[in-house]
Amino acid sequence: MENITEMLKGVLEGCVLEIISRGETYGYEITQHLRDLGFTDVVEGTVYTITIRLEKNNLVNIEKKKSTVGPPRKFYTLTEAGREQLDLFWEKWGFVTNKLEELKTKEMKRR
Amino acid sequence: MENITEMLKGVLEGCVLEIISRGETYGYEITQHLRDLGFTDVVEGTVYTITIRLEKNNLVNIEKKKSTVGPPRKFYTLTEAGREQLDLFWEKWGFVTNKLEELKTKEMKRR
DNA sequence: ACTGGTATATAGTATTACAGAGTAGATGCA
DNA sequence: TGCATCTACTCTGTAATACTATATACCAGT
Repeated sequence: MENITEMLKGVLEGCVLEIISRGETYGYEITQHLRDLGFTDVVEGTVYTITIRLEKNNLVNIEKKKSTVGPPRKFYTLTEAGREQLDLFWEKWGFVTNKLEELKTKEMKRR
Repeated sequence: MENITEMLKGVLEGCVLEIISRGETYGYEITQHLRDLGFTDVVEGTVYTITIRLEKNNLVNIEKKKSTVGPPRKFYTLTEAGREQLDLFWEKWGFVTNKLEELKTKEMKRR
């Protein structure tokens, strides 16, 4: 899908939180997951800025581990605040999708 | 709903297109519609920047009409390109919502 | 030594919604 | 007349975010 960049704003961070919540993972792997999901144009730099942001906001714990196939990986897990943020994300997402569905299907109130 | 600003990026423009597609309307009224929909924090300035953008991209036609209750209104209707853009918007939106739903509900492929 | 895959890091840019304020027309009321 | 109150468009600046492009580094196989 082309040019969904703007639509991903405020969404990608939630996706990353969700992916981390499924189990300890690291930046490069998160990127792969997102690409597998269908967001094929997401690049490592984007995910990196997101993980840095999560880190700054204390939404993730970090553990550095060696890899046998490359440089060391920074593994992330959610903090309690991260889990709350994730819940909040899905709540907001539900709200927005409801409203959009409503807009798409319902008659418009004429004023 | 609080702080959904970022999530609205790339979405609001589509909403405005959809609203215009339902019939000739103007900036102030579009703002009211969005607020009625539930996006209560949307302000006129935001809608203004969107309509200006639509105008620049030739997605809307403009007709100025006098009002009996205030200054003249700028009425918008979709151009052919605008209608195409709207279709594209819903297509993108469908794609993103599908992917998010998938992420939310499905098991994660472990690599 | 070279190449390719893995992996983190960073500077700069474009897009977009929002905050906040201004301008202006019409109406109603004191 | 003067003032407040809607209505309605306009404008400037700012913050947040994803992307581009690049750099750095580690390891394995040839």
